[in-house]
Amino acid sequence: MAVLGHIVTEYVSSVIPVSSKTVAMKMGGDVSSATVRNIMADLEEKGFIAQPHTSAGRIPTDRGYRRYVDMLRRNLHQQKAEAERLANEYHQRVNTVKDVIEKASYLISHELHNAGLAMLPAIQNFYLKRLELVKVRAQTVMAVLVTVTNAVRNYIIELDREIDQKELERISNFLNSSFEHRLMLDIRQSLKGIISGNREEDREALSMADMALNLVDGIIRDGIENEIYIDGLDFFAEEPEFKDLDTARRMMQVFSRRSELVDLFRGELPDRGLRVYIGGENSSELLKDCSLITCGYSWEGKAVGRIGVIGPRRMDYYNALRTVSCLADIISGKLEELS
Amino acid sequence: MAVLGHIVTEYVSSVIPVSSKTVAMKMGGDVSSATVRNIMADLEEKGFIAQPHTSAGRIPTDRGYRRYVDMLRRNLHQQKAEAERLANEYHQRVNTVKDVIEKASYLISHELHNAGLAMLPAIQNFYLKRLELVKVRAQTVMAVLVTVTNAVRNYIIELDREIDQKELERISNFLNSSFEHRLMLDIRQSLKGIISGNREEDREALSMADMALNLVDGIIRDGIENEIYIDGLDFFAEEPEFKDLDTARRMMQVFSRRSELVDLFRGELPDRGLRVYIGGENSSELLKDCSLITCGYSWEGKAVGRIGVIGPRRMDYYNALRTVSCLADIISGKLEELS
DNA sequence: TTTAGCACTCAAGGATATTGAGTGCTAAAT
DNA sequence: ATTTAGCACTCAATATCCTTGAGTGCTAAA
Repeated sequence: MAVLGHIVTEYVSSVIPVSSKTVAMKMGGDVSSATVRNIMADLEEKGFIAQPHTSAGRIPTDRGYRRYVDMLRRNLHQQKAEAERLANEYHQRVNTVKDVIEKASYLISHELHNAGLAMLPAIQNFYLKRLELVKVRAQTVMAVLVTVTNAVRNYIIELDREIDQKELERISNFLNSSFEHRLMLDIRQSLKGIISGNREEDREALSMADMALNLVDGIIRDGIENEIYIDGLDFFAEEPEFKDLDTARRMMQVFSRRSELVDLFRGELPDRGLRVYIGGENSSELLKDCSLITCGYSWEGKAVGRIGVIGPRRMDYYNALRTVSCLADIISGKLEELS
Repeated sequence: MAVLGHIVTEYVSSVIPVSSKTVAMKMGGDVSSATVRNIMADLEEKGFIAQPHTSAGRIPTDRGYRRYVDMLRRNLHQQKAEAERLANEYHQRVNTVKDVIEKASYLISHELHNAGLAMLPAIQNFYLKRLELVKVRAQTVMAVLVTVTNAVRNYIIELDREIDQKELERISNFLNSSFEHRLMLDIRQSLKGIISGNREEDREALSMADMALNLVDGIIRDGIENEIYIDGLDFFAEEPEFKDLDTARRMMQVFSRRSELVDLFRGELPDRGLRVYIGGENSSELLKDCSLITCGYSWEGKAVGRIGVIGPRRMDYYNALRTVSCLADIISGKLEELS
């Protein structure tokens, strides 16, 4: 399997199909190119590498990269020096959660020379300190939410019926008194419990809980927009695969549709782990020439958001895995500090 | 000058250098290609058109486009049908200033098949309703600002000395009582007036005004980030000039550096007029292959923000000018409605 | 002043030849 | 049973040359 490793690393750095001779050289000269050719034929049969054309060297397939990454992860350990260097980047002004996350996307992209992504902690994972509800129009409510860490965010919610300010005040009083210091997600669950547990005995309370649930859902819905930071798009322009017009077009589309990127992250939200998607393994057709590496970060012990990197399939996985996972740890630490 | 017009429109739609024969055809057959050639030689000498190579047709230069656009603007009048169609797009849910502006960038890009830009009203132009100041750390203050139109925004301000919550409350009381319903920009001016007019007679008031000015400046500074919406990047990928790698690279960089785009708009903020920058006329080197068309919109009678479109130099200026200026009017109207 | 006519230019596209990196297979060596 | 040297074979990439035709500039006649 050492051969596969050499093929991957060599191809990643040189971007030309690698020949049996090159591999033999890299192995230290104790095997001949003919031997390597035999091994290569074997690897090709198993689907780990492929030839662009008959008289060319080999390039790794998705499966090949996958095997390589799996091998890599087994002996991937943080390097202290590296971790410290990254952590140091944070010693300048980072005062808000937004700062921490925005900087993360910047660091990822500049460390790895690819597109860096970082999502804000999902609203469901905030602890409620105080909620104000203001009617701004017949069926429209503005919610101002203060979290226990004093982050303030406001949301616009569309309702399906008119509501008056009095009613809104009753609801916000109810929510503030019943659910202070509770997780938004828990609040939502509790409200659902109240609604399903209530057997018409108290119509007043039922109606209130119902509307409260509507509002909480609205907040969560509105919160999912614009919660992702992207940096380093321009690195793509430097990559040789950008020469292929079709690929270039697809790349532009990927980054033009933020909502799809957000979905990508949301799908695996409750997870803290490091994930790798190589080429065709990605759920989106647009990403079939890319690899995506993501890792969750935590806050108050819970996985609340994710960061990651998108690059060409031909990517320095070793550095990418290390940097992303390491940065996720750093972010988690920073967020605790901010609390 | 009709010849120049034909060269521009033809080149814009076909993307191939236009020949004397083609122009003669477009003129209705009442001139021969040889005559056109003479005129062309003239136009070339004056720098309005150029030849890619000896045996090719002509393409417009920056100066040529400029002349064309100037001619165009003289007889550019809104078409009612067009204006109504655009206005109708707004009949769906637009409840916040943010919605209006975000939708504008979307509409521009989809109408013109190029990148649409729209900036939020600049914070300096907000009317203050209420301001809360909260200390979040030794030298860090969070400001929650409510405008007379009930938009809520919050800002993080770094100070150069420590401050306590008591002092912050005195300042916010002072600002709220003295400057309710005043423009942020005016407030800033007034504070400056107080500071310079005060001759040591009241050190207490001076110190307070000084800190208040710091805070207001901080709000304005923090507010300039993330105030621009961009849509339709992917249209670029379809343009033929994207085939040129260097151009493609530059495009990616343009859109990767939001801050530069923001600067572009901020530079001409107090202006309500329609502006056109063609190729090299742009201040940024990166935009030398692009044209930028912007127009300011107003709120409470003041120019508070701008929208615009970025496309290849070879752009449908007629439609672009009409759509952008028309949309600026519509936005201005919508904002009044929201007040 | 306009136009027909003609020689001239040059990018683009096609056809053909050359090159060389890399392979697969076979037969000898270990 | 592996490993390796040797050799014929393949094919993308590059270079070279040729052809074509769109378009021009200039001149001389209308």
